[in-house]
Order: sequence, then structure tokens, then C-alpha cells
Amino acid sequence: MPEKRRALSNAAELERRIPKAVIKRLSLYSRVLQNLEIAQREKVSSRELAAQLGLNSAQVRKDLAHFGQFGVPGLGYYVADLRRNIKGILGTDRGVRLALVGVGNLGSALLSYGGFQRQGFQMIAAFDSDRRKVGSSRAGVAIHDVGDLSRVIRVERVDIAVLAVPVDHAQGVCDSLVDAGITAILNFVPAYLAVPDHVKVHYVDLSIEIESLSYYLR
Amino acid sequence: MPEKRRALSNAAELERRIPKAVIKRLSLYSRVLQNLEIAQREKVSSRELAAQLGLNSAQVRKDLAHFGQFGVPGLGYYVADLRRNIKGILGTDRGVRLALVGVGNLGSALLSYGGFQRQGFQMIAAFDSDRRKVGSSRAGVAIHDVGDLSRVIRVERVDIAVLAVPVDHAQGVCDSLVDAGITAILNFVPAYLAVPDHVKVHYVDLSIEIESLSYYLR
DNA sequence: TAGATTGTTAATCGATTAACAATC
DNA sequence: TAGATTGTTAATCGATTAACAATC
Repeated sequence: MPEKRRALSNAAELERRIPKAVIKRLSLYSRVLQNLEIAQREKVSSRELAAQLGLNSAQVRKDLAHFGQFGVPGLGYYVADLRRNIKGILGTDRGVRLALVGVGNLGSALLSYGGFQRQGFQMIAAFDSDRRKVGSSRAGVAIHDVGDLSRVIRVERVDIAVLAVPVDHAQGVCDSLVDAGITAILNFVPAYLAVPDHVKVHYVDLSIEIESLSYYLR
Repeated sequence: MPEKRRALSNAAELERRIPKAVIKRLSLYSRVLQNLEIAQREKVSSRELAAQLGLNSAQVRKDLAHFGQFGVPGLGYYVADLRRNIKGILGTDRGVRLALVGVGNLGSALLSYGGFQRQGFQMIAAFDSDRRKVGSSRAGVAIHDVGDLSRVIRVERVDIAVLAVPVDHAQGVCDSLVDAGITAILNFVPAYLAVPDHVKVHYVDLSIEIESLSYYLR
């Protein structure tokens, strides 16, 4: 007779148990730790970490405790050590490979923005359907025909797709991405994407952010 | 002897009682309703609304019930009517006025993006400290000197500031915005902003989104 | 050692979902 | 009327915070 509950054996199972909000904060911690490291700080307490992010110190300790014991009672956390651990947990220590789909207004902006490269992510390829763009490059990234999506994504071993196509093409392109084996999508298109369970979509939606801010205007 | 609890008398008090997540979804409903209206649909059920956004129908009904009774049992919601109501609640029916601070890579992109204007928001002014940019305009928006921040923001009655300055200027500029009377900030800078209680900040942080996606790669 | 801060448990708070009587 | 769908209550689920013994 099998035990009622298997041990946490693999990443997929472990994921389910870590709240999404914790993962988001993990990258915030990582950034603060980077700054502390630059400032040559050796140690930091959960209290200070929390203060720098407007959080509660118990929350910081609890978040980290999900993944192990990183701190020293009475002392705090060693900055460099904790940072390395968090990068390992997030998987950002192994050069995550990105591709952009849709080199329009917003897409171009994202390419020239450069904020991605800076954090150790690599923008490997871009895709568009416009004949005039295909074959050229923007900010050092080659623009391919969307027809080659599947092939290029496999060959270049792309981890995450950044979606910035016109709204009426979003679901179709999304389906192609999933077919090509993509499991993580950063979606800038103001549309809900239906995807299988194993695919993770994060939404960045500028007008939704503005609209909900409007509500709070006195 | 005063009653233990005053009635919900003003917006500030009402706000506290409406969960933030509900407000975010309200703008999502608004967008779906816009599409339904374009498609000439007269009515829609909470079930369909939910399906189009990957939500639960009970959640849709409960969200809307926070603000009144908009539906008809057995029938659903009238598309145009519900949309009008939601826009009223969000306050997006009265031309929200925006200003951009920081016309660098990302800032320029946001100006030419145009996604804001399209949804009925008005980009009124931009600010930068670079002499070469000040006095010119981008995408039809005049670029002012940050020194004139306070004056222009008051004169132009700006509702929401969009922040896209270099990270080490973020808190300083944020303080100026608050001094100028701004109560809502959309922050693209990867930094936590300390603000008084009456000011609402929304964060859009691209590298945090990518980092947390990385975690979910198999 | 005395002081500080962790990791963890219990208490609180908030948000989501299921279920169903009321209503059209 | 019969069928459908709302608004709302109760149950569940998940996330945050307070408190403190254990530890350096």
C-alpha cells in the first residue's frame, strides 16, 4: 500500500507548495542583496531586508525558510551567500535565454531597453511577420520570420518567450510557442492566453495598471 | 455616544474595504466588455466573463456585488450597461491625465507605444533633466525640465505620474512628485519607493517578472 | 555572558470557491 | 411555467503577522 503522500521528490511537486508571491519576492531580495554586495556589506538582518522593500521581517524569514536555513541566529544573513543561494533557487545563475515575438512599437522598445541583458538574461532572437523587418536586426538581435518560430526556438534552446504581437494574433502565436516547447511566456499583449497546465504565463499590462491606479485617485 | 462604526461615507473609507485584487479585475472586465460591445453582444453571463479571463464565475459575481446589483437573475448582465458602470467606478470615464518623468530608453518607448492614449488616458507632459531633450517633443508630448516638475504638474492638473528615471534618482524624483501633489505613481524603476500613506504606487518590473518566470522552467 | 536575531508555530487576516435560495 | 443565472452565505484555501524558544 503506497503512503498517502509522497515526499517532495521533484521540482514540479515542490513548486506547487511554494506560494507564487514568495517567488516574486525572492527576486526582490536578490536585487537588494546585489546592492548590498556592491556596498560591501557582509551581513544583513531580515529586519533591514524587509525595511528596504516595505515588507514585514517575519515574512522575509518565512519566505527564505521555505528553501532551507540560510541565516545565523543573532547575526542575520551573509549577503553574498544568501544572494548566491537565491540565484540558484530562481535558476538565474545559468543564463536564461529569451526570445521576443513581435517587433512593433513595444517590441522594439523592449529590445533597445536593455534591462534584460543587464540582469544576466540573454535575448537570443526576435520574430516578426513583416517582410521588411525580417533579416535585419535591432539592438544586436536578429529578426526572424515567424514562420521559423518553431525551428529557431528549438535550435537556440529558448527558455522564455516575450510576447508583444498585435492583440488579435496573440492566442495563435501563443499556441505556436507552446507547440515549439515553450513553457514560460511573458505576455505584454492585453489579452488572456489559454495555455496547457504545464505552461506558465506572466502578464504585464500597462493599461490595466493605469486603470486600477485611477480608482485610487481621491 | 457615537456608533461603533460609521457608515461608509466617503471614497477613502470605501477603498479600504475593496480588496486590491478586485480593482485589478475590474479593469479586466472592462476590457472584455469593450470587446463584447464591439461584437454587438447585448448580454453576458458571469460564466462567460469568467471563462474569457480564466477566472471563476462566483468570483466575477462577488467582485461586481461589491459595488451594487448590476445583473438580472436568469439573464446575466447587460454588456453596455455593466461596462458604463465599471468605467464609472474606476473613474476612467473622465479622461485621466498622465505625465512621464524620465525620457530615456524606456520612457521614449512608453511615449511612442501609444497604448495609453488608446484607452482614453491622456499623456499631458514629459520631463527630463537632459538639456538636449528639454524643449523638444516626442510622439507629440512636450519635454519639460524636471526643475519645472511641480509647476507643470499643478498647472496641467496631472493625475498620475509614470516614473522611468535612472534608479539612483527614483526616490528623489518620487519625493518631488509627492510634494507636487501627485497621489498615484506608476513606477517602472526597479526600486522600492517610500511614500506617505495617501500615495499609491504600482510597480511594473520587467526583470522581476523574468526572474520569477525562470523559477518555473522545468 | 548579554544582546540580537533566527526559524517556526499559532493567530490573524484576506481572498477564492461552492452551494443554493431568490429572481427573472 | 421551466430553465437559467444572479446575489449572497458558508466553507475552504492561502498568505501575512505576531510571538517566542532556540541559537549564535
